[in-house]
Amino acid sequence: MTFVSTNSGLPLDPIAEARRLWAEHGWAHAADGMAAVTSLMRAHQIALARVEAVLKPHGVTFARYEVLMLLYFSRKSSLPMALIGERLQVHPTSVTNAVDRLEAAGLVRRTPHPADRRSTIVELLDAGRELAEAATAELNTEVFAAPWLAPATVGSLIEVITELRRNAGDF
Amino acid sequence: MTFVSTNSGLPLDPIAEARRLWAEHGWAHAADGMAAVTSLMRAHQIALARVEAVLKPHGVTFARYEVLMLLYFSRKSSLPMALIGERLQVHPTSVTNAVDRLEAAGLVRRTPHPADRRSTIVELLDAGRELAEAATAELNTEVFAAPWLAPATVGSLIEVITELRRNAGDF
DNA sequence: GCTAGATAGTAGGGTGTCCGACTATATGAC
DNA sequence: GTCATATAGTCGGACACCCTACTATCTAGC
Repeated sequence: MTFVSTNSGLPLDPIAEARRLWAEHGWAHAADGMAAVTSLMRAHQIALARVEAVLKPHGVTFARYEVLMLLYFSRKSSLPMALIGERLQVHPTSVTNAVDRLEAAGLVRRTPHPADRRSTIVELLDAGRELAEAATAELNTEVFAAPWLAPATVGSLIEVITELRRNAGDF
Repeated sequence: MTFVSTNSGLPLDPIAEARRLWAEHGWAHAADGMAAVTSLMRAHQIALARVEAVLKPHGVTFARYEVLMLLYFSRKSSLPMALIGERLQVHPTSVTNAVDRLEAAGLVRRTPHPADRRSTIVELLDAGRELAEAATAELNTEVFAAPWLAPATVGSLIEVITELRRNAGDF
């Protein structure tokens, strides 16, 4: 919802403009909500692009990096597919997709579950562990250590979204 | 980056857990940044799912709805493809894709630009205008008027992300 | 004028997400 | 014990996004 209607050459904030138009059309009660949702969409786009740019040379995407880190932090460097999907809050098919590619790249390995033959265990391989560490080091210095916000503001963002997630029934 | 390592049955916040693990691994300086980025990813996922659910019965996705609203607010209910991509901050091919589907659904129409033969004007049709109004009405009441946050918090979220976007060179 | 470079739009390819459907396996009710 | 139900994972399809490459057209410098 980022649109501007003026023709001035000034660099307006498209979201603030959309918010103004919303109010003008009699939707003032929903203008802030629209602006908040649109802001989230754009912030996500910005953050993801930044992260993906750092990960690209390592040969993984953010989705696959998340799987690697989940395994990296797990006790035995291995987890069932279902648990991965649950933790990362994505659809089972998304896990299948990510693990397919990680396995093809030699970063993880599928293993049958010893007790439950329906289940598949994903195991982090050495190459995957090394990639996870290298990618994290670069991600930390290039993105996470210096977001686009002052330290206090970062905390504020985390707090607000934590409230949002809680109210949405996320945890 | 939403992963939990404990085995307690308590419903922990996965992002808070990831943040703790980050700090434990000597990455304390980047823990907040990681949590902020991960929070944005998840908030985006939640908000988008909510919006798409409302739009689905109207037969459009959020991406196409944004195009419709952009045209809806434009002076002559029509804009060049390039301008749409610029305002919505998406790649030109994404605009082609969205307009293809909107045109197939009879909601917009492509028209040659009178002066610049490279350019294509997208024009909002009556059906598109009606759909935009109906979808917006429902979106306003179902999502935007009642986000998952208290009114003051919504304002706070918008402010923080505005700062983020400005620092990222977004406007 | 005419050519080199910029701009508009599209096609093809890759990736991620979801949904619905399907197979295989496990579990619980009777 | 046996059968209905639930769960784990995968496949195919739809949609969004981006990138690279390509054509068509415009614009500016000489």
